[in-house]
Amino acid sequence: MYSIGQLSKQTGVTVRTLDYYDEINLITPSSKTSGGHRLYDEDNVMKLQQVLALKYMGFSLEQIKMSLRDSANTWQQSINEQIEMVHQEKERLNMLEKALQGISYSIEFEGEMNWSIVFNIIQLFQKGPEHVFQPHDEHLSQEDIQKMMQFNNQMTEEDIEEWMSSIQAIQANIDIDPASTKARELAERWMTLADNIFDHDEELLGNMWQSMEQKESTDDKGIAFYPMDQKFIAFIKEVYIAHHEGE
Amino acid sequence: MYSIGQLSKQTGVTVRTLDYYDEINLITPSSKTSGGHRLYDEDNVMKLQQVLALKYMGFSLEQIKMSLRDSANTWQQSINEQIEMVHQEKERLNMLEKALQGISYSIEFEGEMNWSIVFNIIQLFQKGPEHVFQPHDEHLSQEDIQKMMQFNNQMTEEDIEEWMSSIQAIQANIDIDPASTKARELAERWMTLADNIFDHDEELLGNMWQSMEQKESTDDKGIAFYPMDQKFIAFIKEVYIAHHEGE
DNA sequence: TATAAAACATTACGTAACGTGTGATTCAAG
DNA sequence: CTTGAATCACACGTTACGTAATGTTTTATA
Repeated sequence: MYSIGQLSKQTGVTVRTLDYYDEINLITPSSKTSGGHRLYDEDNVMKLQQVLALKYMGFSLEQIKMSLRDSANTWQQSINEQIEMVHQEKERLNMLEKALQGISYSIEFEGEMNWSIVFNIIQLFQKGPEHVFQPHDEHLSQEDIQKMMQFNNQMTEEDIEEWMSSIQAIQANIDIDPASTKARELAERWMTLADNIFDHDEELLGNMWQSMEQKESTDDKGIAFYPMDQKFIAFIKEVYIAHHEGE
Repeated sequence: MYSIGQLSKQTGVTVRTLDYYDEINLITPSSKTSGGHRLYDEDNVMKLQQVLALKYMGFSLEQIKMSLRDSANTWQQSINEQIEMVHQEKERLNMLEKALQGISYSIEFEGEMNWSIVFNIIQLFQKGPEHVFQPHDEHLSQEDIQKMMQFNNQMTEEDIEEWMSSIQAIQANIDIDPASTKARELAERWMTLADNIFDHDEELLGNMWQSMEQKESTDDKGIAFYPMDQKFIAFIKEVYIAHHEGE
């Protein structure tokens, strides 16, 4: 028989927690002293371990109480439901992490918090790209957007970093002569990356490019393809023209 | 100027939430009617959007309040800290998911919740294998355990399922003649899998096997290598001997 | 303009899982 | 039997609101 303090020391659980578990009838001490002090036996200790295990698994105390009361409880199902929940939460965190990464990069580029970009990134990861791109875009089919999503999800953090780095390099040199060698190198690096990211799907790339060109001229700020703005696209085009004509 | 209800409809935020944000001085309406009704202007709307964005990113309202008050706030750092937190939480969930998977499999095998196994699995994923294996094991070096951890982490869910399935098949036939063809097939499947999982590291496999043999004879229930118990190991050994002698 | 209906303000209690006290009581040791 | 430590019950605080309950203001209709 242990006092509440001894049990606390033995298991690392605070006295207050044990107090609380008694209060909600989760773990009630098997007996008490004449003065009202709680006494826990081995069964109580076992049950506490079980509670701690289930708590670690992510169950609420209410669920734990019911599960342990029901001897006919179907653990298999409960556990599998928990796995599903964990899976979903992991998905959410993956989205969130990507959104935060994007926001971090955007701050790096702009030097400050650009809220309209932040809103856009969050929308992108909250509702998926279809809501951001879809409205009235005749160049991108549902299928194209599906593909984009897939490729986008497959991008590793390194891919994103390289992609952003390439764009940043161009933004830093946006005013150099499009006919120069450096301009060609920058544009080529960007195009190669785009080609790799979209797995050499020329059709999809073509559709995206057309969509981008149009978006830039009509849309508010063309943020959907952040951080490539109108100037950026114009630059790429000029480089292409300059070096195409030069040959 | 919007009333609280109009703002609520426009943004999807409940009136009660706006009420609360006013209460904690997070978003205070720019003016009020003579009767005391709140009136929000465009700046308020903007700030609300910012609050919602930051909330999505996982900041507390208290943090948001301070960040938005401080004009000299360093967003870059805050965001990166948040990324780090998300990363850690993801790690935790990965561990948890694996533990839950293990527990789910264990229920499948045993037909019921075996608590000592559950405790063991949780310990394994909470503190890492070194705490479960290390105590007085002269067969496994620190290095071996490092390797085991690495291989263990590399296992996909499919790997685990196949591994478990192989073990289950043996458990179901634990009493058949070790010299039979079926016994050889079962043992061979298991050995091939083990070989693949540990990337043909014969030395590590040998050390593990020795450790297992000894553990089974001394330890409480040989749970560390669950779900392979003493009988299981004996079976594999007998099959090996039977077919080695037979050749 | 009178009145009904809708919107709004304010107050307050509830949530989950305890942390952090407080004063009163009980236990173990001398 | 007297300390001092352990333990008791009680109660408030935490987050970000949901959910009433009740009274007041605004708006729409007659």
